[in-house]
Amino acid sequence: MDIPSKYEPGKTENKWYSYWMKNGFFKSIPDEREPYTIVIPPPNVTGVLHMGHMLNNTIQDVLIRRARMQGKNACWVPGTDHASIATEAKVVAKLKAEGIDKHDLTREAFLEHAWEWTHKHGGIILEQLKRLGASCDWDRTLFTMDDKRYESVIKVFVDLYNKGLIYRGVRMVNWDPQARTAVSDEEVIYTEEKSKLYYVRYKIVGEDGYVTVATTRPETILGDTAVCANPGDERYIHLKGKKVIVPMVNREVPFIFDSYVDPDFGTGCLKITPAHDINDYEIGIRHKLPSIDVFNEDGTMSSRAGLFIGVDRFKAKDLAEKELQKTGNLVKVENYDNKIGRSERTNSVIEPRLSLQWFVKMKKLSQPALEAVLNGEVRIHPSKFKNLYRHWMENVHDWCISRQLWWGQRIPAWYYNDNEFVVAVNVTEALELARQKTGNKNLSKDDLREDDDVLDTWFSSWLWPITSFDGINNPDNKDIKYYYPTNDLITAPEILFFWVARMIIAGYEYMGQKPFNNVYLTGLVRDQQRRKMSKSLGNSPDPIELIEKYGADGVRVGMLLCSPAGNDLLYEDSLPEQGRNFANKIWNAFRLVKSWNIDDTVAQPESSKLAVKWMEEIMKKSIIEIDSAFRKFRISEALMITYKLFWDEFSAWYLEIIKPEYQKPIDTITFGATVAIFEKLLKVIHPFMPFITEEIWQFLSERNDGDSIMVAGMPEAKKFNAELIAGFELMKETVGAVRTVRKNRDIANREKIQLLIMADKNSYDSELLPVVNKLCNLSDVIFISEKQDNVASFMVGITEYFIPVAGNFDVESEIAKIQAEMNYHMGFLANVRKKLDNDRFVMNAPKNVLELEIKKKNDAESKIKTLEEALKSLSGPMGSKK
RNA sequence: GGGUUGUUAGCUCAGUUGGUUUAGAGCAUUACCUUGACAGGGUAGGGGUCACUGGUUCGAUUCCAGUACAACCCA
Repeated sequence: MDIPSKYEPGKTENKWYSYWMKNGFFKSIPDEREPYTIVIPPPNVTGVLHMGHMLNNTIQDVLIRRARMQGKNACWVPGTDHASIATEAKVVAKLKAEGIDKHDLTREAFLEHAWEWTHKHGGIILEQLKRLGASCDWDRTLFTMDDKRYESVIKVFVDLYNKGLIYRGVRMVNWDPQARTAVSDEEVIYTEEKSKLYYVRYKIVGEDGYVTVATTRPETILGDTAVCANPGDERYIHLKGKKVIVPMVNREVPFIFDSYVDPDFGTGCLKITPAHDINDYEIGIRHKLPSIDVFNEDGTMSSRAGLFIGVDRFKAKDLAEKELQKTGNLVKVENYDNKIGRSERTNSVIEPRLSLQWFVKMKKLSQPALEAVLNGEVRIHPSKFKNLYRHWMENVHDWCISRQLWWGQRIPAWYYNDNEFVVAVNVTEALELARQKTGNKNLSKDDLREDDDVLDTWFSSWLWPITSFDGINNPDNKDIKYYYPTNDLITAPEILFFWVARMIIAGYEYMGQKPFNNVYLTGLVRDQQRRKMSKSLGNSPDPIELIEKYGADGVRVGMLLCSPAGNDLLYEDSLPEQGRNFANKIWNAFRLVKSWNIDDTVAQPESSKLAVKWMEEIMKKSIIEIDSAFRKFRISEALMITYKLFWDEFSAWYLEIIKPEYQKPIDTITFGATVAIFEKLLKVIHPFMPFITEEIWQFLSERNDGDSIMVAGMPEAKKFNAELIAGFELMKETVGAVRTVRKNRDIANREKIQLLIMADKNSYDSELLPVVNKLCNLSDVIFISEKQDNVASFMVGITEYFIPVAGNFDVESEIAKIQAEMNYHMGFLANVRKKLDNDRFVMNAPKNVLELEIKKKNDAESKIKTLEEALKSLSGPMGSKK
């Protein structure tokens, strides 16, 4: 045999992936079969594969391959999203490196650069998924910004607007002055940074005194419209109704009271700048204060500041400090650590800013989506996330959907003057509407100004299960009717709200039903220090290198084995290594089977016959367990059952039993049965390890071109014979005990030994003795009724076994062994007796529990009795004879 | 600060409505094995007061309360 002893994944993976593609096995078109559909969580179009994608897509591929083998019409739709902020930031950075400032370009020119970038980098990630073995229907590949998806998003915006569910409003947003855009809360990273706390005095109007205020941002003093203290703070109570003068700008503002102020912080006195702090903003609303925005959108001081106009905000802080010092209003400066928010994309300090944004009203819209999860119509796995979902949905905020960017779907609003606008799918319809609204028939396209902002990327992806089948533009098409609702969604818990919840909302709003039946939330991939894997930390391995090192199958197994649903996965190299080792185990089982010569004149040994029968039963049992694990989305458990079925039951037990003696042939019946069993096992393993199973399946039997394990039927669950399996377990125990005796007594495996069974031959179940015989290399089996001399003993169940060990007998160790075993049973018995001696237990416990306890007691007592006798005989005259 | 979820072997996790032979798995670990599929392997072991303190119960890893610690979400 010239099959290498180590499996080499590099030699098979590309070959089989091309074969599958060539034969169109990934393709799906609607037919009469039951559909099984997954839409991919679209990765960032210009991103590269990271460990999170590996885990996530492995799970999707496992589910889709399994469904396909179960005879369903499996459709996995791939695609990418345009990731407006991330992509725009990358394009801006690239242009900057070339000496081009985004703001010097027209919108059209910038978008050309963005598309160029997208075409150059887009799709790399999808190519990488192929290396993993992903069986997506590539002909369906989508992009959230392609024509159909763009059109759908615009239509939905217009529709929601017309339903009164979209409005424009003033909000405090996280402003990134470098990117000149609002960013969402989740794109702001807060870290502890060193800063300073400035104590500034404000003159009290009509008095000689001052009040002192502590602030970290003296440059925003220019926008102050009040000074505030806690209403219960007696130090300031006398200032009720007074006014104070804002330093530098000498503006008179009221002194107000609000319970928001913490009397213990700083001086207990707070300056209020409604335009630049969320809390101040809310206080401003409560006290009807004006708000003065002192910054421009690039972070420089605006003309409204009155001072330092055009100066950058950080420079302005220094200038303000000097100015305050000069005028004697700076009391002191302290070092101070506080949390500073920085933009995830540009790392510049986030500026809270009032701004006009577009919002979706969420309360009513989200109602059906909340109910769907609560009543189990949409199931979340693991269910612990259900509470979290409910909590979020019950406190849902309106969704800010506008972004001050160019890369994305442009908001379809046209202004015919500063604040009045119409919303329509295109400019022609907008013009029509504007003419109606104004009554001005002479209005032309040139009089309309299109909104500059684009929509949040999630506003495209929340429609993903619908737009994947073009269900917005073309609601009655064959695909959407067949594939929607999809079956399962696999994603990370961190986007449960931003994406999953919103998809459910959109599903009910636009399709009148849920987008998927199940949501499976994977864990986060972390390193051994529990840090999230990230590019900036450099703690993430390169997935493609891993595939090259361990094989795609090995990496897939590695990712799955240690990722129970919702739990984080602590990555280390030993995981794919374990997967690779498993592949090697399968490979070598194949080598063994392939190496046998078949001889039809050889009769099937009794032990092989028993092994085949047992293997078939244990497979049925495992398949039932695997099915059940999949139903509960316990995918790592399903894999573990499969792993043990192959490694322990098939390799360690079955193959060892049927293995012919060295260089002897195997009988036809056993060989045929073994190939059938092997093929069945390969099918069960295939969804987890597509490549190696295909490779072996192709060579195990004669195949035709176009045959493939990936479209072969998955073995179905059938009732199994539990008694037979239990009998085998007892047999395994016996074999194990014999092996222990061999090891302890230093008896070589080649040396044949006798097995003595203390039992009546007629009542002893000897069906499996041929198997024991084969595995233990016995010379003969003898039933006895009396204990023998110079024997090692062990018990299986309540039967006692002996092995003559003349010459190797060691009384002391035998005594110690029996003594240890006795201690265990005594302890156990004491426990059981405690229960049975308790009258209330006997009176209250259910009958079956009571019976079980009595049986435990009897078994333990009889074992102890046997052990006592053994001990007696050893320490008596016979034992000392040695 | 508010909320959610955890805490079981060295590590990662199971433990199915409280009783199933005084707690299971994988990995790691120990001893032995240069065997004829596989050392990326085989055989046999060791390892846990189920975070802590109370309570309910005949009986608690399992139910309840509190404490400690951790993670995540929201502000």
